[in-house]
Amino acid sequence: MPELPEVETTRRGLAPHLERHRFIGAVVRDARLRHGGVAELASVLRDERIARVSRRGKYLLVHCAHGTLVIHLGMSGSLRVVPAATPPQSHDHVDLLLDSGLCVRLRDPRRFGSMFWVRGDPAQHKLLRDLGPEPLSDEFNGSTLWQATRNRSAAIKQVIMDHHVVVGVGNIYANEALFLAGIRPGRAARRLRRQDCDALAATIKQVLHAALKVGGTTLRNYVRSEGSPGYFQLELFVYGRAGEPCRRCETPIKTVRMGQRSTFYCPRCQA
DNA sequence: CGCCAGGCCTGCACGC
DNA sequence: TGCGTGCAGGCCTGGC
Repeated sequence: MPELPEVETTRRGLAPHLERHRFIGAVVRDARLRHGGVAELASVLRDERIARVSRRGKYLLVHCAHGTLVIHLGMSGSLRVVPAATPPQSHDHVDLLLDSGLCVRLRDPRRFGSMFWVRGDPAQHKLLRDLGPEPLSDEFNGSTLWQATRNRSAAIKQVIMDHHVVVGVGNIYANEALFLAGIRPGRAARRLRRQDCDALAATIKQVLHAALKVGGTTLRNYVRSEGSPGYFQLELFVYGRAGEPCRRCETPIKTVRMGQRSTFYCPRCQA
């Protein structure tokens, strides 16, 4: 599933194909994505000049002359740039046609993703307006994490995955960042000390940076968010390693369900 | 064949 | 009353 580093890698891959180009239409083979709004793209994108491609959390924003195309890849979505004449494969739901003869093709087997047009300021859209700071920005640090955790009795893992607190921290990197910071995922957020918050903000940035570095190396004109990006090439310390020895102390990694999500930690390294 | 994975929105229940 | 918070359901299909 695309985590923030994969989405950012996708953004960087898309940008040179889109910026200063035009959408000349869209082919919608299956409009059943999340939040609706897909069907109208065929008419909306008939002639739209593209200014730039940005990202907010895991949302990709394609800023055009008369509005913004918002794309979320959900769990199984991927985008690639191919000649428009390339035969679609199964789950290739939407083609965004470009004046270059290429198209941006969305594949999303599980259809948890979304793609819709926003008129006006996308930052005010209801799906975007309440998002917290970007994890890799200066606005997210030990101090902001400290403030955000003061009144929260919820587990710290759930709090760092709360998009009101910080965006783009998915399950895998939440587990990894907590391990690197030496913090148990189930600890009540308000029980973190200031130095815990400093450490955790730092390790969140660290794991995302590391994944971004790996993800950025394999990109060509094909923009992917599946297959072998990011975390598959990183050595994971805890995620998916239940029962296996901790890479630091060899204690078997434990797993529990938290908020309906698989959670992994080392009972010795994480207090 | 059945279950699980997972992002994340949505609706509901609860306490202040 | 209203808000912040926490919890659970729902959306899907490939892969085990």
